[in-house]
Amino acid sequence: MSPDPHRKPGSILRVAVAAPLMDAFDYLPPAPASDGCSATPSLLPGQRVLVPFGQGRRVGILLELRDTSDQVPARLKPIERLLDPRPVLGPSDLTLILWAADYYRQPIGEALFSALPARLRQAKPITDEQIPGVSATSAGLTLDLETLRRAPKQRELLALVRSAPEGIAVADLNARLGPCATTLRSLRARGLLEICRLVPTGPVTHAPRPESAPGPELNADQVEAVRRVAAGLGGFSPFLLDGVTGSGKTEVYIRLIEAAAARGAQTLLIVPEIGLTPQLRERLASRLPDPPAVLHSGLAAGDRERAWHRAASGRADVVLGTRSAVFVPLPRLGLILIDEEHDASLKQQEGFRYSARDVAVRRAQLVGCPVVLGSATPSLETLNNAQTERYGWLRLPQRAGAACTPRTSLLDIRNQPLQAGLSAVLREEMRTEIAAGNQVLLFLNRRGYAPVLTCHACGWVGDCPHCDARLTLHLARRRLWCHHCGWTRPLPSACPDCKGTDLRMLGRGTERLDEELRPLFPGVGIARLDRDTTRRRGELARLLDEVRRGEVQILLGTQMLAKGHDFPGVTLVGILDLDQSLYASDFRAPERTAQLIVQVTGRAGRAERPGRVVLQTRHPEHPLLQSLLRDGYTGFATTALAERREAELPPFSHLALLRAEAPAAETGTAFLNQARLIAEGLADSGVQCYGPVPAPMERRGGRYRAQLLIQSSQRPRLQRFLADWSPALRALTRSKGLRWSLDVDPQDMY
DNA sequence: AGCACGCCGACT
DNA sequence: GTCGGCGTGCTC
Repeated sequence: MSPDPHRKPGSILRVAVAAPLMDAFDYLPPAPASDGCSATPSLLPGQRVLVPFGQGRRVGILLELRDTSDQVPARLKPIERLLDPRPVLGPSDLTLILWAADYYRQPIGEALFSALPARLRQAKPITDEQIPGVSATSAGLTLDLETLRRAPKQRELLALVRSAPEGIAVADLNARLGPCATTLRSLRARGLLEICRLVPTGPVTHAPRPESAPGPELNADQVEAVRRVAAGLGGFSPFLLDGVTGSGKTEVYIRLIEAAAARGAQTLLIVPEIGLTPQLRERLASRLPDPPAVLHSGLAAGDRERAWHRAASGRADVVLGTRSAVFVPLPRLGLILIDEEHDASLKQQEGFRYSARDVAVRRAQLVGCPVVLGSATPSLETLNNAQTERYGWLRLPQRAGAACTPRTSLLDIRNQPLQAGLSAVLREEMRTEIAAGNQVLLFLNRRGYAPVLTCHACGWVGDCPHCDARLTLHLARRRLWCHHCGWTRPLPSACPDCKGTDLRMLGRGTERLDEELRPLFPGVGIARLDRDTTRRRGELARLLDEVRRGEVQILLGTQMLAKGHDFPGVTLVGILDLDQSLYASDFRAPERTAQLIVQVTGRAGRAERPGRVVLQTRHPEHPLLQSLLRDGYTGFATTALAERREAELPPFSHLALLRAEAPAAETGTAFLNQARLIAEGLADSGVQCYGPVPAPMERRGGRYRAQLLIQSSQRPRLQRFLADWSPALRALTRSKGLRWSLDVDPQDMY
């Protein structure tokens, strides 16, 4: 530690390199250019730099300019060069990402680069700020449009291009006119258009698109919700938008986006899984002048990068994305919307484990803007924040339009004769609805044909050799499959142990339900929606379309059905087998189960026809089911929150989970025991340590897993503890095969 | 993450 | 004798 007193202020560059390292590194400014005449470009935090690092060189992000360094001056190297003329991350973006890296105890470089498109990890300049576009040639500019009256698509396209003197992006043409590659090609062949590269400037489209519809009239609750959030624009204000399924939350989002855009602000809209909500994108595109920039991992690298640039340059008014979009730089950010805020997939489960919802709230706080957490089944954390008035509580208790709330009833199936797992009562109700021209939805949260294959002679059971789990039988593929590690084997024709041929399939998954339903409902259209039937691209959309067109009367599937889709023709929902999730060990299991039931229930009776829900169970007296049916989700949540308070569980305490896994069971446990010893050495109390204990499924993918739980009644205390504990854990000598991770605010206790 | 250094097994 | 295995440690 010997800072040079003569060094001029701000000449130490703090740089985070693209490597999984917890600390940033100090560098010197670049050596002056040898020609001596080019002006030194300005160094700004958020710029990418190329730095010598170890043997080679790495891309890094300049974090700050300091006066001094903790390093001896001799060890400091100058950075090689700046990669961008302007910062790729603004000051508030940097603050947010550094906060997240610190809060979740993650390497700083990992966090920073998760906010950037993959290519910016490499030492390439952002050349592709240029986007492909077309402009009119002089022939195209002077042509009388009437000569194209027999080619209306060409005329429309050319008119649009002519209205943009510098040219127009191909992506914008597609967004405004639909796919138009063929039309473009014809116009180019006629010499009326030419390809050009555009440097993006300002929002692309200003005029509303001709077909943009005005949207439905809002009910009083929606009006009030929009009013309260819009009144908060320009400052930090968090809200829970607590709206029953079908209450028109999306319409509220759209009005808020318009209100934000009217003030020149960008809106960030985060959804749990973009693949499940293509309609949302369409709906936004049809209603807003500027189509949303869509960001998610399923996109091709090029599309994703263009969307990122549209967001980061401030051109896009709306950014629609999955959790990683929460870090995208947005220079005009003025509103954040989190849809389905209760959804577990908002929490990243590996690598950089962060909650997009919690990061979003922090981001709103940093930039000073409203954040709206929307759900029909709010997480207990968020509900508690609303009840204690930390968040504004916007309620939409009524379904929009004419739709009314479905009636739910429990059906005790003990001692009931079942066919295809359906009680006589449910079968009869199904027949009635189908005869009336309505649709039926059956929810069975288990895919495959049967969850167990066993030998009736010797008792052999098909277990996964790598996991503590049964192999699921997939009959169509004639294979046994492990749903936990992906291991698979051909379906045996005889028992592997005793060679007996009396193999029996126990239990029922969606594949079997599908097969067994057909003879029970001859001539009735049946569609199955699960991961197996929607694996192929476009297949989900095709099935949903069949349902929408009424070609299907019975729709069956797993929890894919519960997420966001509208099935206006469904008047009866059957929930077949939820009993095992009533007794799961995870303390969040009741919350998850209640959310699932309510979300599935919400699929029924979305249009004018009233809906009914039949929940089959062998535990009709179960308190969760009782409170859910009697008092609805809010009633259930109130009871559940009281239990959490009693048990000192979140949101009344704060958790961190240290997970360890290794090929040998002792390896992980030994590590966790060491970790516990360190924890006890640090313990300034206020922090409790539980474990180590084996994970609920101890062996998975050939590895033994165990965990150590840290609990504290106060978040700052937990944070202070983790700040000391995490570096100490990293300093432990690593034993062979050991993998460990620290999960702050864990969602799952596996 | 990469990459080098370092100390032990079977090979041209 | 050496090539290469991956355990350990470091990167301003």
